[in-house]
Amino acid sequence: MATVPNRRRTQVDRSAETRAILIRAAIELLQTLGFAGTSTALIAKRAGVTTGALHHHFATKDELLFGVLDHASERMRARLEQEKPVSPAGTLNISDTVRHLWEVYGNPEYWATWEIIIGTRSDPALHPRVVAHRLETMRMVLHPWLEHHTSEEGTRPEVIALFEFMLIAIRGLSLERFLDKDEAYFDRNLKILADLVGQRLEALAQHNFVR
Amino acid sequence: MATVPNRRRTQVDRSAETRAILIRAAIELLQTLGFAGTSTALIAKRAGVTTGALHHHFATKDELLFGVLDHASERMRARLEQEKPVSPAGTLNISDTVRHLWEVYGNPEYWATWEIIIGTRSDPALHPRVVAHRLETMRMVLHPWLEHHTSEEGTRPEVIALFEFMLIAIRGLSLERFLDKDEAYFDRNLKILADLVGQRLEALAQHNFVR
DNA sequence: ATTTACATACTGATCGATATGTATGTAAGT
DNA sequence: ACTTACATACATATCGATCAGTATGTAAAT
Repeated sequence: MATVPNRRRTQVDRSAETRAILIRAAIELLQTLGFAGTSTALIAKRAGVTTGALHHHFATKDELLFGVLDHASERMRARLEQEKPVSPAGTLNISDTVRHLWEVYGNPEYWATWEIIIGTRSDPALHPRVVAHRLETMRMVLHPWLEHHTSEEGTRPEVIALFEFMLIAIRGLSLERFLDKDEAYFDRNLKILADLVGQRLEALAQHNFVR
Repeated sequence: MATVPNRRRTQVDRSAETRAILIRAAIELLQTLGFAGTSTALIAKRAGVTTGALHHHFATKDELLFGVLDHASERMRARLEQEKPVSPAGTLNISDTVRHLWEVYGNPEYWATWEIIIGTRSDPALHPRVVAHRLETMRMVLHPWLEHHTSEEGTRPEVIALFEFMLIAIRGLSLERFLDKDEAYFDRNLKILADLVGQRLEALAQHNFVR
């Protein structure tokens, strides 16, 4: 019989694994049950540990929520970064970009973040910290990506604004998930978004050329 | 001293008033504290009655929530309807339309509806009923308005789709309220939306004319 | 190489607070 | 008189969190 590898885990490994399992369980519950339905008891149960273990790693539920925010932030960064600029230099394929942003920000997993933002807004102590975390993530993750992907166009502020608008629209679209819309509905509206922005980018480029 | 008018209210009046007060209190709490923070005790306290009175008018909390949905639906209908088509016949002022839709759907009061949609999604019995209520409202309130306001353009399905997209974008924008954005931020993105849609409508009209 | 001493990981019971909902009594209207 | 509208008091469940105790890993002492 083969010896079981790593039968004896180090303490840091045990900690890291359990924390990761708890965070994953919290994200899944936030995604499926929402903020109100995500109790510490359910999180612990889904993670396969007890509430005692949960509170050993995260003194308060709030701390666990920030663990979720950190995790989501890192995931977002990784997913955004993995996009290869497949299009020829200077030619921004807006349809692919919309699709990619939809996969990142329209993903149900990402919604856990908004569940926390919205769900904690009644907490005068917690909400400012959540908002600050959000801003920091945008500054460290999204803005660099934005600047990188609009540099070909000259980093015009209008283009940046257009990208931000795309994110807003995509987030609005993701809300429709809660109304059990089918895939065709999402495809149709993503196409509209791509068309609108594409048309606008063309106009901007033309105007820039004429000037 | 002047006699207090209506010192003796009828039963139906008492009922109607208390129900209205309770619904208004629930909407305010859903708007400020969110679904998780809106308890029956708080609703009753804010309404100035006891939980006993609340449960007399609404046997369960769910019933009260549907009362909120009904109220919001009616409010939406009234606000949409009050818009006078100020523009000359055939000329749709897209900027005003965006502004008007923002006032209706971007209104914090309206968010209470989404708070219910999102907050109850964990409830297998309640959520389908909420979704059904939503669809009914859209069918009875929004669609007639949409058809009325796009008839001048020939009720092209593409225009309808564009309007639906506008609502999606506006909803996405309303989420940013939870991140304490300033008014300029909303104005800027509403302008982008209006520009994008306006440009698209022009293109559609032109194409229609050529054809 | 064992043993000893300690740190860390985790269990399970339990706390006070708060959630929704119910039972019963009282005041107001018909 | 009877019904409806509300208040008061309470039942029951679940929330986040604490805590005493146990299991496991780690490092120093022998």
